[in-house]
Amino acid sequence: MCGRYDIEIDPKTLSAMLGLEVPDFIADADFSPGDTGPVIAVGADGQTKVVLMRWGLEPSWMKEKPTRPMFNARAETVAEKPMFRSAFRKKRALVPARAFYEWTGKPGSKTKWRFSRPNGNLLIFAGLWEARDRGDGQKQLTFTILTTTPNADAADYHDRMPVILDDNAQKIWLDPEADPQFLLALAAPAPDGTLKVDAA
DNA sequence: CCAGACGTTGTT
DNA sequence: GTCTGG
DNA sequence: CCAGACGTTGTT
DNA sequence: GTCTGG
Repeated sequence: MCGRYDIEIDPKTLSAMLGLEVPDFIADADFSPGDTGPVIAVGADGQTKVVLMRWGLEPSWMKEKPTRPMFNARAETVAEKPMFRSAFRKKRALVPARAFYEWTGKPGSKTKWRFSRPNGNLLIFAGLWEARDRGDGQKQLTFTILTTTPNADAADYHDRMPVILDDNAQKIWLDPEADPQFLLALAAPAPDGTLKVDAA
C-alpha cells in the first residue's frame, strides 16, 4: 500500500499552504519509490523545515542500501523493528501529498484509483526519515511512510492505507518530546469520510 | 563492559 | 542507532 | 507501488 | 523471473 502518490504542486503554492519555506522540487503526479521530494522534519536546530528526501528509508547503520526501497513502515511494529525504531524515536516526518494511489486487478491489467480529500486539501502522511553517510562527505536523506489498516473509504480497495494526520496530530508527531505510546495511538486509520476515491 | 548483529512491505 | 549475547 | 524491458557472438 | 525506470 501507498507506493505511489501525487505531489504535483508548485513549490510556491506548497510553501503558502504549509507556511514554510519550500525548496524547488519536481512537481510529480506519479511520485514513486526512489524519487526525491519534499518532506517536513525538525532539524538539529529545532526548526521545522521542508527538505528534499529520497523515498525509501536507509538506516544509517546499513552497510549496503536495501535491494528494494523501504517505502512503507507498518505502524503496528514501527517502534520495535530494528529498521525503524531509531527513526521512530528521533526522526519523525510529515509527508505532504495531494492524493495517493492504489490498484485493483491483475498484474498487467490493473485499475488505478486515486484517493484524495473531498475538499481538495493536502493529505499529510506520517513518516520517518534518516540521514546516511554517502562516503563523499554528503548525507543521503531518505524517508518512509507509515501504513495502517484501512478505514471504510479504502477498505474495498486495499488492506492497508497510509497514516494520515490531522493538524493537531501533525504537531505532536513532530514534537521530539512526544510520548511514544501516544504517538502510536496517533498512527491509526483516518476517520471514515476523510477520503474520496476516483478512477485515476 | 564490548562485539556483533540487525532488512520491510506488499503481493502472489 | 539500538538491542542481544557473552 | 506498477509497467516494461530484458539478446550474444562473431564478424566486418 | 528479475531488474530498471518512473
